[in-house]
This record gives sequence, structure tokens and C-alpha cells, in this order.
Amino acid sequence: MADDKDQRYDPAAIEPKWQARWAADPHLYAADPPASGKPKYYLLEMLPYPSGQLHMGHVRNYAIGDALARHMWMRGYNVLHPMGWDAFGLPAENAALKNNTPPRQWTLGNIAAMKRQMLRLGLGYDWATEITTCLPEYYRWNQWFFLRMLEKDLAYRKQSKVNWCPDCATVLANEQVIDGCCWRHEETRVEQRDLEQWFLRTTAYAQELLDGLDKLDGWPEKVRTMQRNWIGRSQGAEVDFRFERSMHDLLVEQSGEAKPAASQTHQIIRVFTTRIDTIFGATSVQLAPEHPMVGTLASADHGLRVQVDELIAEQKKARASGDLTAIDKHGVPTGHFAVNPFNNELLPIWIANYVLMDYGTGAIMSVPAHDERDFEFAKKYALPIRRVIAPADPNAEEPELPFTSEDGVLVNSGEYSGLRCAEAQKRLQEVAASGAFGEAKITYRLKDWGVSRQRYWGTPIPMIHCDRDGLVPVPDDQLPVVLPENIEITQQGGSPLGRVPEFVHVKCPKCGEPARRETDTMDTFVDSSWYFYRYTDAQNDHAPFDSAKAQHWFPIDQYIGGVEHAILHLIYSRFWTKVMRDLDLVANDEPARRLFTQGMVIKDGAKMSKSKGNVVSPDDMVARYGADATRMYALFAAPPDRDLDWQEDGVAGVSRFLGRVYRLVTKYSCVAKSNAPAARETQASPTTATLLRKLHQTIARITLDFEGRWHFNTCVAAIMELVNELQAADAELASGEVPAPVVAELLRTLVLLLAPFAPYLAAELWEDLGGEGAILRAPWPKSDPGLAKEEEVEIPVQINGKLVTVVRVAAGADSKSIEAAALTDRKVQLRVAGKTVAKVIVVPGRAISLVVK
RNA sequence: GCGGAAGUGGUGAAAUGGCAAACACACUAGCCUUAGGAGCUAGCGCCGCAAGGCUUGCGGGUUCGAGUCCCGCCUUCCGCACCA
Repeated sequence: MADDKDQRYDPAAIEPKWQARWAADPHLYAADPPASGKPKYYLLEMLPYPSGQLHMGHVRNYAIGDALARHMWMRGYNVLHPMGWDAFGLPAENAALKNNTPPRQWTLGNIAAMKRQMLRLGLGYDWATEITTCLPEYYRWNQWFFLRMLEKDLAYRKQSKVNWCPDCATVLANEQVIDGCCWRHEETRVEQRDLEQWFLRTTAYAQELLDGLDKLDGWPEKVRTMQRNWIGRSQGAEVDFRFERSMHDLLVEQSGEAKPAASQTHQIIRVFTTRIDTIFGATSVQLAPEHPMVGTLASADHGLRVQVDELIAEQKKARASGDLTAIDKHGVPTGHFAVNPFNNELLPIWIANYVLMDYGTGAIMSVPAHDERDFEFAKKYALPIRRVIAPADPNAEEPELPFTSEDGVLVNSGEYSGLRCAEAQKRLQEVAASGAFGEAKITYRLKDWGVSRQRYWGTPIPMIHCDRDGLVPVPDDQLPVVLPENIEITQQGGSPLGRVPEFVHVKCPKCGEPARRETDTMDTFVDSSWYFYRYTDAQNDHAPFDSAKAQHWFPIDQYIGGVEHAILHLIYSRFWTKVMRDLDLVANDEPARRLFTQGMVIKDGAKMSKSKGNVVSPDDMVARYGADATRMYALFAAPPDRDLDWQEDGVAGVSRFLGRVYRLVTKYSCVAKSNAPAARETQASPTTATLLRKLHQTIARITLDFEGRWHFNTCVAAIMELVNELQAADAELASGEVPAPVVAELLRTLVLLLAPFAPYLAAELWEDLGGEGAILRAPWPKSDPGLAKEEEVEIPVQINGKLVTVVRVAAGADSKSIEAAALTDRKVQLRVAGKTVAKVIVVPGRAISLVVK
């Protein structure tokens, strides 16, 4: 017996050794140039925010990606597997406030720490293409893209109501407001502020973003649905209702006691509806409390002002609580009227708390007979309810109201009565358009992307405010507009850059007169909207990337990340790709062919969080069990798309398994290396056949999983089964009953199969077995179907649907011999005795089923 | 309300319509020892001494055969939501 110490699996010795060797070979994980002729495979995991520490979610994400990358390398693909840092953002400023550390220093320090963790985990990234979004070499291209969008009218500035988070002291995009609260501060209610802001015209691509989802069949249905909901297309029409003042107002006006408000005399209320076919059933018009006309009306009527303010307050509160449906529908009559352009009926105008200003036109026509909400409202205020749609089937019973089906026929609708709903919608839209009082209209919930942030740690928006020339873009040759260093960070309103005179004061590029720089910075989601293109040409200093290089690699073959980015990042980056395509920079319409969203890592049934105190540190795990065991457990404990409950005992179990593999391989590596004459032609022992069969079955299972299903948990289980079987055959291996070349094949293949999941141990054992070159480029094993085939199979026998017994037959046995075997079985004969076999169903190799009467 | 995913042992889970619970964890008993976060052997869904019976959220259906397919419910998680 050799020294036991040497037989002990010690990741703390093996892993740093290989880490150093890999670090010394910068080409190991680098992609070949396009000319290599190998098929390309662009595999990407979402880049992390450099908070300072990897968390288990990262480890899982990267363990999945790295296993796949290693497998693809072994399959002979030219793999692009890059990593970078999403390095702008508020936490750096908060840290600056707290520790008095400059954001840049804090961020770069965190990057160094996290990169060390990634290297320690043995993740195979090509660090030559690393990107860091907070460095000018990167963010200057954000500015460059911004200017291109400005030229194409895809970037613009407007005064608007914006979401303001008091804790971030900055504006948020709609996508960053969750249930009325900030995405970073779940307890902080977002306020509305009126500010001049820069916007990117995402709505210009709303329809294409929606249509593109149908073709993204490599994306999870869940993500596609979420994006469809977010884009929120609805098809309908806008119709103008003429404003008609109340009788009281007219009388007062005629008596000369009050001056008419000129602006109100010929006003028009434009409503949006998806059911223009029901317009003859409209019995009132409802305005959102924040509708501009309400403001005008209320300015002359103090009582109304108070009521309206109350409605607005209710909406805000409901929005903050996240459930708008819960608030009680109510409203305030204005006393004024709107004229239905189709029948000139006078409809009372109400202000209602359930009508939203930020959707459609902020005004609706109320058709109680055919809309749930309108019905509820009309009941409450005893407004008339007029049915104008009848079921399509003339024999159908009188429908209960509200009758919201569109499968119907118009009634009580003048000359349009008798038309089907769909026809009527078309006709009425045409009539409205030809009479210039309406048009067909498609409304989206998606809004333009507000990208201005009043913070320091972001990309400066490359614009200059000149008193003479207005808004002047920074010329391309003056990019980048560099973020100044060593500035004072405060949380008090306004951009910190506004307090840096040497940044603000600039000469106008047009007239040369003194001017002011824009002091807002860009939303950090700009950085991540195109970063993956930069990986294809990370060092380029005269363009964001070379289009030819991007075209070679794009689209991304596989993108992997958390589902929490389903809306924000994944819509913005799809938008950016379409813009770049229209700038002739790329040829692809979509950034990623396939998207995989891995499940969360949880502990004791709850998401890991500092406040719950259930955070498991990757460093701890690596220190105790090694990187291989940590990574392999992350793949073994659950299929990658499901949530994973972190149980440390499980990591210990995987670690023990790796120890068994280590002992097994090192014990027989001498035999495997012995170069004994290939003696396989002699009668193979049963054990040899069994082991080879198991081996080739395992290769087939794992290979199949890598090709799409990705159930790496069962891949690991399959390797465990193989090892269990090898261990069970220890006597035969030790006695030499299994020939040396077979031992070599068994062990070498085992190590190759292990390589994507436990790269350190695989590299160590590969070397021990005398494997040539890096195991990363060793060919992935092929399953030999002849060796994998079972000689005998067990066939379950069912009688009248019940399992009775199992019979053994030769693997290729035909239906007749299976039937014969079943019918001669003792248990079967006992049950069949005295009865007739009415029917026999045989699925060769699978099952036999008898129907007995 | 709309949409998506899921529901199987004490736990994580496995199962192209064909022997439910593979592989692990935990546990139990035993062995070994250089006493280790080690190794080995055996047991481990439920009821039962056993023979045997029962078991994949609930109720139906299709089928020779259903955890798997279909219909209807229930529960949980996620996303969207007075979207006109």
C-alpha cells in the first residue's frame, strides 16, 4: 500500500496548481480567428455588476456556462467565451459617500477581487477581450451611439413627468419602477417630477420588437410573454368628441357676469377605444384626473379642484400599493358635455379615478353595456345603459350585461345596425377618418426610454448647451467626454457634475462662445445594451467594433442569465441591435439566438439575502470543498432552469464523490499507462463487457443532454453511476481480468466526461493518465452503439393493465419470442389459467400487455 | 382578471406513454482505522410478521398501459394588470 496521504483528494493542492498553469497560457481560452474554419460558437453569460463579491447566483450562472463552453471546445467548436464588468451605477457613489473612496477606485478594486474569484473557480474566459464599462475606452462608444441616434432622431430631449426616486436622487426609467417603488429601494415610493430629459425612441421599434418575439423560438416562452405584455400593443381607434359647455356656464356667460374661457369654446376631447363598434352605446365620456382639460376646468372651479386632487391622490396611492384594481371606482361629474360625432348625442363628461393619463389619450368613452368597468361605474351613478351589440347567433338568449364579446352584431346603431363587430370597427374607423374626427390607432404600453440620470457615476451625455446655438452635440473627434475624477459626491439633488466648473464650462463647438456641458449621465442600462458586440473587438479604438468581426460572431448562439433581466436589459439590447442594424453596423436583427434563464439559488426555501442572514459565500465553499465540488454541486442539485436549494451537505457529498474518482483513477492509472499489448480480441470477460456497456451508455446520455436538454444534474448522476459500477468491479480491475487497454479507455473516458463539470480534477487526472495536451482540446468521446447495447433486457408484463412480472429476453427479441417468454412465465400462467387471452400488445424491447377475459 | 411555470419519499430530485422514486443528502445498523468534514457493507416511499396491497395535489377522460396526453378543479411561485 502506498502512502495514504498521496491517495487523498486534496483540491487545495490540485486547484491552485492548475490555476497557475492556465493563467500562464493566455491562448487556452481564446477564440481562434474567423479564418480557422471551425464552426463558431458564441457563448455568453450576463456580465456582473462589480459589487465586490460573487454570490451563488453568479456561481451557478457561470458553472452552467463554463460546462457548456468546455463541452463545445471539446467538440471542436471555435468558442467565444468572454466576461466583463457592468461597472457604472449608483452603489459606487453610495460607497463613496460611506467610505470616502472614489467610485472608480472602489469599482476597480471590486473588479480585481471578483476576477480573482472567477479565476479561483476555474472559469474559462478569454480575458484578452475583457471589458469594463466605466472606462473611457468603453463608454466613449456609448457617447458615439448617442450621437448617431441623435442624428437619426432616435435621441431627443423633452420636458416630461418623470419617475424620481428620492433615495437615488435621480430619475428612473418606467422599467425601473416596480409597483410604484424604486427597483433599488423596494420601500421607496417613486415621485413624479417635471424635468427636461433625454429619451431614446424605443417606441419607433415597438412593432418590430413585438413581431421579433415570434421568431425567437430559442427564448423561453415566459420571457417572450413578459416582453409582449410590456410592449402592450392594442389596436383600436381614436375618436374626437366635441366639447359642449354646461347650460349653467352658457347662461352665466350670456348674462355677461363672466368672461368665457376662450380656450374652452371649441375644444375637442380625443378618446382611445378598442371597441369603436360600441360607440352608439356610449352614455358618458370619462377623463383621467390628470387630463389637461380637467386642469383647465378645475382652474375656474375651486370645488372641482379639490375633488380632482383627491382623485389624483387616490390613483397615486393605489399605484404605490401596486394594485390599481382594488380601488373603488368613482368619479365627479363636470356638468359639461361631449358630442358623440356619430349621432350628435350629448354625453355628460365625468372625471374618473380609474382612467389613466399615461395610456391612450387619457380619455375614454364609457359604454356600460359592453365593458365591465363602465358597467360598474354606470350602475353606481345611475347612468343610462344602452345595449348596442347582440350575440351573433340570432337564437341566443338575451345576454347578461355587460356583454363584452366581440362575436356579435350591432343593434340600435343607426345605419350600422346589422354589421358584425369586426366589420363595424373597420367601417366606423373609415367614416371617422373621412370625416376628420378620428382614425385607426395602435397604442403601445411601451414608452420611450428616458436615459438621463442626475448622477455622477455614469457615461456623460455628449451634449453642450449654448445660449446662441441651443443644444449642440459634442463633435465625434472630441470624444470621449471624460468623467472628471476626484469630485465631491453628494446625495443632494441635481447632478454632481454640475458642481465641477472645469467640466461644465466649455466652448460651444459651433460658435466658440462660452457654453455649458450637459451634466446628466446615461442610465447604466445603456452600457449593457450593446456590450456583447464589443467583446468581438474589444481593443478597437476607432470604432465600437469592426462590423466584419461582429458579423462573424453574431448572433450570440447561447445567452445565459437570470430571468430578472427579461424586461429591462433584454428589451433595451434588442432595441439597440435594431438601431445598429439600421446604422449598417451589424447584419443581425436580434442579438441572441437562444436565451436560457437559470433558476435562483435559494437557502431554506428563501432567496439568499443579507437581511435574512442566509447568504452562503462562494469563497467559503471553495475554501472548504474546492472549486470543482462547489461548481459541480451547483449543477447537480437541480436542473439549471429550476430554483436550487443550497444544502452544504450536498456539496460535501459531491466532494466525497470527487474523492472516490480521484482514488479510483490514481489507483489504476499505472495499469492504464502500462502500454500492455492490446488483448481485446480474446474472449472479453463479462465484467469487461458490462463496464464498457455502462461507459458507452454514459457517453450517450451526457452527449445528448449537452445537445439541448441541459439536465446537467442527471449528467452528474450518470457519471456517479459509472463510478459506482467501476468501484463495484474493483476486484476484476485489480486482478487484471479487465485488460489494460480497456482500463485505459474506461478511465480516460471517465475523466473526459468529467471535464466540463470538474475541470481541475479532470486536468489533474488527465495528466496522471498520460493524456496529451490540454484536456480542454481533447476530443469529446463518442459512444459506440455496439458496445452500449444491452444483451438482455427485462420486459415488464402487464395483465389487464396491472404489472404482474418481468421476463428477461435477448435484447433484439421479436414480438413472438417476447410473447412466448411471457406466456411461459409461472406468474403469468397462474393468472391466465382458465381464461382466454383476448389481446396481446407487444412493444419490442419495452413491454408486453395481455388482455385476459 | 390575463399570461407563464410548478405540485412525486424525511430532503434535493429521476423517469422518449411501458418495472415510480435513478443519483445524491439525511437517517439506522454494522465493519475498519494513521479518529477523518475519511473509507467500506447493509437497510431506507407507505401499510403489513409475511404473502401481498397501496402510492406521483384533487376529480373525470383517452389508452392494452398515464407522474407523463386531454378536460375540469385546488394550491404555490413568477410576470402583467381599472391598458379603455
